[in-house]
Amino acid sequence: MSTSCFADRIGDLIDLTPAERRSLVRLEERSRPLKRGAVLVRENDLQNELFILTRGTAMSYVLLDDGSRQILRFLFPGDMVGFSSLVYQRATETIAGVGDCVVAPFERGALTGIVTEHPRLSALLMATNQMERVALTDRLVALGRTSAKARVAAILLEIRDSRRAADGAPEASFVLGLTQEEMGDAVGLTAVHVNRMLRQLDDERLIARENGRVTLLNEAALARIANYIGRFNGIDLGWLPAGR
Amino acid sequence: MSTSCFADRIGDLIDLTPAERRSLVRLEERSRPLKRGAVLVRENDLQNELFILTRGTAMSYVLLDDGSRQILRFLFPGDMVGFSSLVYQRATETIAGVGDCVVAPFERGALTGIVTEHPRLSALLMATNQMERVALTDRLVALGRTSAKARVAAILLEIRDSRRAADGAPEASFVLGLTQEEMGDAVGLTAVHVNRMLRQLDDERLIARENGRVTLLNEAALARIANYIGRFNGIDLGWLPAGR
DNA sequence: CGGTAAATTGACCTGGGTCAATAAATGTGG
DNA sequence: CCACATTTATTGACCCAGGTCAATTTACCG
Repeated sequence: MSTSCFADRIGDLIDLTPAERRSLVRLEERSRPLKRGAVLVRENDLQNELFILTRGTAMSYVLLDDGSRQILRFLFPGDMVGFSSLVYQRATETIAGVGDCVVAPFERGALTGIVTEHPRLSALLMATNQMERVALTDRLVALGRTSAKARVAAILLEIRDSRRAADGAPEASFVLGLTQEEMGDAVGLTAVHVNRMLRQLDDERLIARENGRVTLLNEAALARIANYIGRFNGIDLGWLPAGR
Repeated sequence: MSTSCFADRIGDLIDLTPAERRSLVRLEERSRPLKRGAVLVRENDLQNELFILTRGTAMSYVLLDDGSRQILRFLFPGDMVGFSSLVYQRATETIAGVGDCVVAPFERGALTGIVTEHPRLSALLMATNQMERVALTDRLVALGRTSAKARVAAILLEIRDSRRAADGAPEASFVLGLTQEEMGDAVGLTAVHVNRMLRQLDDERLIARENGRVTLLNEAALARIANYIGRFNGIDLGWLPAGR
């Protein structure tokens, strides 16, 4: 079966040529399972493999000397993983499964071919890099300058967005798929305090919870609290060269 | 005069071909002054220009509704600025001068040519994007999981690194060029608390201060406190295609 | 059905924020 | 070069958001 999760992801933004699509499909030829909690890449390991996550949710994180963990990002199907090995010999972050996942590994060298033969794809890779960078800066702002309540609201909206249905419509009700400890490690809080903030949002009827499923009862209010900025609108890839 | 600050920056990593160098020089043909405090790009403005900072120090930041500011990064000569406009119509962050600066503006479309004609340069752009991304994640870790003292130590080391002499040797003594408020806005603290942490580092003889000049008296201890990771070593661009 | 991971909650503590006053540095016009 | 105005730096007093610790409870799993 010749599919590409990455292509599916960016399919909304651009019409790929058959040759481009073939190149992308080739990146996902191989596949490797990654169990919940299992580590795919360990920080500081030598590494020249990249991955595309094809199924499940994963995360990247850093561990500090005192044992605390900062989760850098959550990874969803179609996400590129381990791109820092384009620059650094050793992994800058650990990659692990949040739930059971499947990843498609490929060699760094595979990008050489793509960059050489498909200028538009390299432009597209730059574009997706920028989207990731902006997601990181959004979180940096949250950690640096917003309250615990805002950060918890923000991560709920972030997870909600990652669960957009195939038709692109976000669902107000979804399975979190994260423990409260993971949420805390992502937004710089303790699990205990995440729990208190969830309770508060619950008490205020902004969300409802039942067994790991969350329903956003008042998205407008949550968005306001969270300083939420939808990054789905206003995308413009007008500078891309023609596809080959 | 045909120079490229960007080329100078990456010159250590790679030998550019004459054609590659010409393409990069062309990006910096124009130049525009940017005074201390002046805004080059305002968040949310329509924007399809990119820049390379050629002189001085600038910064990018986001303002929140309550008036607080999160500085996302400091920019130094050779840094690319405003790349999020490769994806978003409206600027995702404000760019302003920290001191007096000079920037070289160029059109988004200029990248189309580079990507098409110089695969190795597009690969190099991806690589520099990754370096910036890693710098962002390092700061994310600092904000999410380290103490005020650690963050202040970290920003001192960051500024120190940005001041590396032409020969690549970092100097222990340098001019900060930032107010304590700017430092705080970068690492998620108030100016008051930045001051207290500087005093503490001073009292512990880890640094010395005189009129905006800082001397790192014990870099090893500072690095330990700051959870510092030097990102200058271990760089490997072995996957890059041949230059044209 | 026992056993472990995850969620909850209360009691208490502290790192960093807030507010306010002062001093030092820097800049400006004349 | 001076007098004044504006930032910036510094410090103290006090407060609170979020951390820590510990005890239960609930959910999940073979």
